[in-house]
Amino acid sequence: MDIKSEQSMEQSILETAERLFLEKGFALTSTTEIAREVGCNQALVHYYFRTKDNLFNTIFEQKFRLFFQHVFELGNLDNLSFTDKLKHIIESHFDMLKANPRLPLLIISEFSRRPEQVDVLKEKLQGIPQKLFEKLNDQLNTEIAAGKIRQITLLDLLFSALSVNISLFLLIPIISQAMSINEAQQGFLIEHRKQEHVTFILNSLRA
Amino acid sequence: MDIKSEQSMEQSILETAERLFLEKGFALTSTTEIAREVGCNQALVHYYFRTKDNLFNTIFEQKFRLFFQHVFELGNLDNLSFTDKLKHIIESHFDMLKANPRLPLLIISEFSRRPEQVDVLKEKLQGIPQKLFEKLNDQLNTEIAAGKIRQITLLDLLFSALSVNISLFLLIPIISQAMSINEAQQGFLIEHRKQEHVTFILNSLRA
DNA sequence: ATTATATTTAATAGACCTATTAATTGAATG
DNA sequence: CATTCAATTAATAGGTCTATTAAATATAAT
Repeated sequence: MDIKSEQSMEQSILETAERLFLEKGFALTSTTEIAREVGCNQALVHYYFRTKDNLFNTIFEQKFRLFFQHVFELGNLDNLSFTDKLKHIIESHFDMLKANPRLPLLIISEFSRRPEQVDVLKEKLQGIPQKLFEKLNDQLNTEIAAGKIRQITLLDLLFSALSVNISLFLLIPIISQAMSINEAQQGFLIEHRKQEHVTFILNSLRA
Repeated sequence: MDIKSEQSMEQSILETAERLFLEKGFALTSTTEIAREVGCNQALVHYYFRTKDNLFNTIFEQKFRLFFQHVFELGNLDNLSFTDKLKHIIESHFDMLKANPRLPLLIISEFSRRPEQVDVLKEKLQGIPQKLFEKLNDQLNTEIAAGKIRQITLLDLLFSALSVNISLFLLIPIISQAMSINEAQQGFLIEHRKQEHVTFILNSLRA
């Protein structure tokens, strides 16, 4: 509402909309409110994005990428052991969620509201994970064959790992409120859980 | 909309409202729609519950109980080992979610919308978990002291256990859509994950 | 300076929503 | 049968929301 004169109105609208959609979800955020927070006329929101749906989809697509692709875009950690790679995946996924704590709820709520949206995004995301996934899968199977890791599929493993991460950030608002803990304590809790998640997953893999 | 003549209108409204709130959330469900589905006048919804908030809270409070108390209402499994109790908790929590798959999203969304609501319910739920929790806690510490289970707090353990359960049901709509799996396959996936969750948690506890 | 183009605003149509009020129907009771 | 109370409906006030339209303003280009 202040330094916004620097950037374009379109950009301001986008950023404010993103913040509000993440805070309150699609249904409870109105284009009227977005405009009010930006400090512009409500019609301007529709001038740039025509419909509220358009605006939301623009933001959502990018957020969706962030949410799902992250796991598979782990640079080249080629020389790491499977266990170290897994540790890295869990931690970097955790850090991404820590930086975007409201992301899981937005993704899950939106897909619950419009399941058909999954298909649209499935296409756009195709062809990326395949190779990295297979590589990781081979490495896991080698470890299993060597008796170092218990019998488990990569999908099951990743699902469990990412589940605990996601649930933490979904439940933290409730937990914090219920336990009346302050900002700082919440920070400690989060860091503690990060360690715990790694320990937890790695420990569960032992043959 | 048919056999409803048997039960009272008030009950019909409550049940329909529950279904719609679970399907679409608070914001996207209108008293108009509830009345339409029940087959009564919209004013009747307000006649019995005065406000939409009242109606929602009535339902929500009961659902909240279901969601949180379950863990602590495990009858008397006194003679079971800690591991067996834990297995029972995970499985019975899982079964509750399987019977109420949309519950987690409702709870989490609602607390995100109105954080102050946590306090209201915190009071109402007080005094129940304490004893069972402490008993379980003692048992865990005994196991740890005996070197049978790694160092971990009961809270951390329960949080991890319930996290994977919750995430599964939150993510299943997305997964099913993305992987284009049918009803039956989804059933298999759920049962498979139930086993996996137990294995997973118990395995992660080994010293 | 003028014209074209892009940005922004004011105004409003049209839909829907919550909540209330007053009137109507129905059932039970004296 | 008349009366009373509960259940139900019709009607509507008052609000907000999305989206559009036409007018106003700013920006740039000739």
